[in-house]
Amino acid sequence: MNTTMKDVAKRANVSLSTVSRVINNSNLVSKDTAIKVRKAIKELDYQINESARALRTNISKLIGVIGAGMDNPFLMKVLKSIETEAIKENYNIIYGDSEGELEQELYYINMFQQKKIDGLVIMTAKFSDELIKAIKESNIPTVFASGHLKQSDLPSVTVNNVKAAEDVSEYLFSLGEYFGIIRGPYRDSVASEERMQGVINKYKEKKVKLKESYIAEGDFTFKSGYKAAETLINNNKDLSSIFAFSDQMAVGAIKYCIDNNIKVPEQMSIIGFDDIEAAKYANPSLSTVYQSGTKLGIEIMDVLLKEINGTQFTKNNIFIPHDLVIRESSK
Amino acid sequence: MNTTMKDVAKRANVSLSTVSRVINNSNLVSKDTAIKVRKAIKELDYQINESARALRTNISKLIGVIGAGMDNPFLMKVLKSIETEAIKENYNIIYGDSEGELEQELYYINMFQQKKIDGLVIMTAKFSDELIKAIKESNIPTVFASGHLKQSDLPSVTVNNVKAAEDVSEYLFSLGEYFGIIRGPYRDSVASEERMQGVINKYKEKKVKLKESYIAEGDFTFKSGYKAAETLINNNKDLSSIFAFSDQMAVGAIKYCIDNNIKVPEQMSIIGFDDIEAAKYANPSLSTVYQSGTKLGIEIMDVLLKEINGTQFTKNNIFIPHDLVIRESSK
DNA sequence: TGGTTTTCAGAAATCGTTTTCATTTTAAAG
DNA sequence: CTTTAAAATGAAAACGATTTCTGAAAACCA
Repeated sequence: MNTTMKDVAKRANVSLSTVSRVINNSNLVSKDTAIKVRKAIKELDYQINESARALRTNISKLIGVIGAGMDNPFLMKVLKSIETEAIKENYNIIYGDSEGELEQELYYINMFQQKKIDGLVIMTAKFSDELIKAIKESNIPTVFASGHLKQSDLPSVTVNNVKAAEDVSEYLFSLGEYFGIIRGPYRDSVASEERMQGVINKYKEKKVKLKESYIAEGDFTFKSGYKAAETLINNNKDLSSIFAFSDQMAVGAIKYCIDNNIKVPEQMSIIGFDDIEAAKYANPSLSTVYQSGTKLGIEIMDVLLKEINGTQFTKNNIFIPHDLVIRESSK
Repeated sequence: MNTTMKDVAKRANVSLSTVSRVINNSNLVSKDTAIKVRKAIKELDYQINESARALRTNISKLIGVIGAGMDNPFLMKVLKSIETEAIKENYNIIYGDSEGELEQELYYINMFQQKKIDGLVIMTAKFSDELIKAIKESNIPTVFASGHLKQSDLPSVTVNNVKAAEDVSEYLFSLGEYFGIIRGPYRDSVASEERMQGVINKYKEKKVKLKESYIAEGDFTFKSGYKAAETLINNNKDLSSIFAFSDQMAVGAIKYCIDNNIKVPEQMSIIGFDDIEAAKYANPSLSTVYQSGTKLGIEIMDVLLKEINGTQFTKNNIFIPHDLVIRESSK
């Protein structure tokens, strides 16, 4: 049998209400009784029952995160940062990996709703209409990470994917060559779509034709990067650099080159995205777009908490900074 | 205002109890009324309130996981597997990253207790006495991953660290050389301790003196692997291979070698532990000890669910298989 | 001093379920 | 048809907190 507030009340010779007030730091309780109560709490090693509290207050102190890909180190960094911020405000994180499946996403939203989560973070790649609809109907304060929403008024926090891709493109053009692209899943990944837009913008600006064959599809994994590089290189003999939309894919691409005696960066420059820890330790070390997962997490939680607390916030879409970092994999 | 069971009851013209029975698939309800009730549930889009249910039943359908290191891809794989298994039984995962700090661990245990979690998985490196004590006092069914507990009767699931390290040692000795070790934090990591034991066993068996200077300390990160390799190589001119207790440290070690014109594997063989995805795509690709994070997660949940359901289980310590996989980083 | 305000404490209702217990309805048996 | 057993339902009490409402005590003021 767990000790309850009732036990504490008895021990401290006060009423239930008073104990509750002490716990919630109400100022309607005198110093002396507060001390008495706190003493009783200590002595009995009382722990609040969050289920009961949640039932009564409709506040669960739970924040749901739906993501796709625990195998993505960058996302994990963001998740960790979210968790760190959450814990400061006494929230716990409840994480569900949807693997990018809509069905799973809806399932999680449903479960989370039943668990009465106070807020939701969406870190999946694609924002389908059904997903958005379910989120809106759920009425749970939500923040999107990994892409901006044109069609809706739900807030989002991400790197400026378009601009970042433009920066990379500009750099690659400055190397004097066309470049191939390893993008994310077709029409599915918002971030990928945005980055693609950046590439297209630059190709247009430079008045260079972006051939279909310059674009290969990956799914952000090592393996897909390896394969995509193979496709790109086989189909385009003129290619001398590749822009992969994730570091993992970039590392996969490097591996393909090395396996096939293509020197990086001498014969092929390769650029990634995210600047995960492993990028520094790759051989050759990876040029990439740095973005701070920590910062992203902090901003996400900032927006989310404001939503939860009903505070007004001005901008729906927040960008975090990025930076092109050149290492050994690009000449 | 959320729709409650009361609303459903009214709509279906039955009592509250009956609705509850239908939801919980009790067999004390007739087919016809069950259908009526289910219809009402659909029409009203009723969602159960888990806080209320948790309060009444003392079952939260929440499983807590305390881990150290979201930056460890292997742990993430395990976590993902745990999550996958948990969701099958309608549990959600609530994750806390303790960063290896006892204080944080205790804090999480406390929070989790208040949230009434049904089970706990410990994936931190060190099992301090305070930690064990807190867990036992909490009375929450618990499983340890990442190391076995000699001093307690709490169940654990891991790879056979001792045996795996012996296998690696045997292999490295077969290359005909002494080898250096990049271990985990001193006296803090159970897994590291166990692996160290395996190394010591083999050194003894081979009647070779294991010099202090052959051992360097890391913390499972790339950077620490890089630094440890530097220390080892500078202090021991005779070393021609290194056994790192994690793939990330091994990759860091490789990077150090390459940065310093030491050819891997020609001049230095390097072996890791875990076989994370990145190991395949490293340059040179990494020889390592394979263990299945997925399998580990499955076993963990199996044991945990048995504990939760009060089912008897025979063995306290469960080993999952491992396999030495030789790639390019060892000659 | 007496009246008024302020401060503090308690009683009881409430949140939305599950479950026990009592009761009604239906089915089976004679 | 009764009688009895079995099946289906409902009423009401819990679970453990928060909060409103009310009252008592203390403090303030003239």
